[in-house]
Amino acid sequence: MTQEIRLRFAPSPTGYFHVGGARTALYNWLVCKRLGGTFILRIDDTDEQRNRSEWTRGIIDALSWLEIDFDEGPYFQSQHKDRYLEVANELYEKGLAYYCSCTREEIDERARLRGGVPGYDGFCRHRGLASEAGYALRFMVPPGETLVNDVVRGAVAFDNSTIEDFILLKGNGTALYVLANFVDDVDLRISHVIRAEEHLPTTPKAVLLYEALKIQTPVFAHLPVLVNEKRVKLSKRRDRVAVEDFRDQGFLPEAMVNYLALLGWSPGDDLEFLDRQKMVELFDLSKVSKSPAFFDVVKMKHFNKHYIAAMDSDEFIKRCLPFLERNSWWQGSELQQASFRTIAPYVKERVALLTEVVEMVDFLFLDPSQLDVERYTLSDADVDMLLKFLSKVESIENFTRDTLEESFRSLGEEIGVALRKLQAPIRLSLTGRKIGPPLFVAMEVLGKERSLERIRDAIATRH
RNA sequence: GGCCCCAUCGUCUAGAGGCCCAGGACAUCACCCUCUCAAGGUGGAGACACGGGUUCGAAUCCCGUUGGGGCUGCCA
Repeated sequence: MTQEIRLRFAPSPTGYFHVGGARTALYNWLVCKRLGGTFILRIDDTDEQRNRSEWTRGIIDALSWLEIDFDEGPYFQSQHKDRYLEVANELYEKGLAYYCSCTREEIDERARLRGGVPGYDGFCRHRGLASEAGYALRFMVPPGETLVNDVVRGAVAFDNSTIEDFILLKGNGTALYVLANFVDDVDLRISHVIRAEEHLPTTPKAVLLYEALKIQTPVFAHLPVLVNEKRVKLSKRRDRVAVEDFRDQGFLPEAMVNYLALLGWSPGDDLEFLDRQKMVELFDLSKVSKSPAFFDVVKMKHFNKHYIAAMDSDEFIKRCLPFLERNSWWQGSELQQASFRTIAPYVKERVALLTEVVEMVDFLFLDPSQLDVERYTLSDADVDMLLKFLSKVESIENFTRDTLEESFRSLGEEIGVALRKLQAPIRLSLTGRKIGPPLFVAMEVLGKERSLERIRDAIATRH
């Protein structure tokens, strides 16, 4: 019988969804698609104190935005409590687990007396305690060695004497993570467990459970953690790495997915830009890197810029709308949309983030008085040039980018000034900014009347 | 402290004993192109942590050291 391929992404909703989780989800998804398996979302919400439903919502939204779709779920661990109890009881009945009455304080105190080595000492192992309120159920770790076969790290051996008799059931009768995870992975027939490296130390505990109940272990793979600039594991509290924030900043999901795929994995052949299909085709868990990777927003921005520039204009316009709509000056009228449509192709290749679009086009929609004019003083020469430009352009019937450029070039020749020098004061008068889309396109979209008026205003109000 | 993992340019990585006095990408610097910006082009600087082995030959294998990281919770 061939083994069914079933993978799960099992986040715990204890905070906003961050890029590390997204990377783990993506790798699971890629392996799953590559192997033609079933992808499952499971919400590991056994810790009721710290879980909040809005976090679950956030995880699902972010996954959907990244187009990491699942075939089954979401399942919730909080709904499987009975099963955990059932398995815990089975372990107890078989003599593989025992009840323990020790408090944290007692354990620490004994550890201190022993010489400071922390951890549980097996105090209740042979006391034959029965189930009672407040008593925890502990797994009786057998002597020997436990091997974790990890696809990215190879065989990792743990001496069982270094694994304490871990808790299965808390004193309040609910399951702890190791048990809950094990039971669900078995019940959901999970074939591959792919998660971050921080889970590696608890994996032998899971393996012990599989062995105790004589169940075939899944394939394990532990991904290197994502770190910040200090090379410390990304933290929800310290680091601003919420997937949602990146979306709000104008990152494209395809750029983010592409970047994330390459954080810890390389397809070789100097390949960098990969679409989904290519990723699925080339992804190979055994080629995943073993060392921590720095999450570099600067590089992700580069990917984003590439994807924005490569998009066709209609798609670009569509994706910009939510960002334009954040501004009070955007009403989405026919005229506004037409203006934006004309300038969009030029904006598209100039921004790294969708949020940057706003400052590139706002001059088209803002009243001149609202333009946030950057500090710049027009010199006498500037004014002189502006006047000459005005007189040249006033007579233009056909006010287009081509005729404007022609006038501009001939003016440059006449007064012997480089075009780069000439454009600066004009741009500033029209847009209030020193940089922006090509000047003549901007003027064409702005129209003759508004363009000339803004230049005249600039001259009149110079200081 | 204990257990475990890791170690190539600032960053992400290619490299599975000779193809490597180490390749690509981001960032950075210079120049070219150019109506600004961006893009593009050309070029520069920039790494195999260290020490021992193994081998005719090591970034690649082994051991050690150092450094970094993860875990060490009745969190996940």
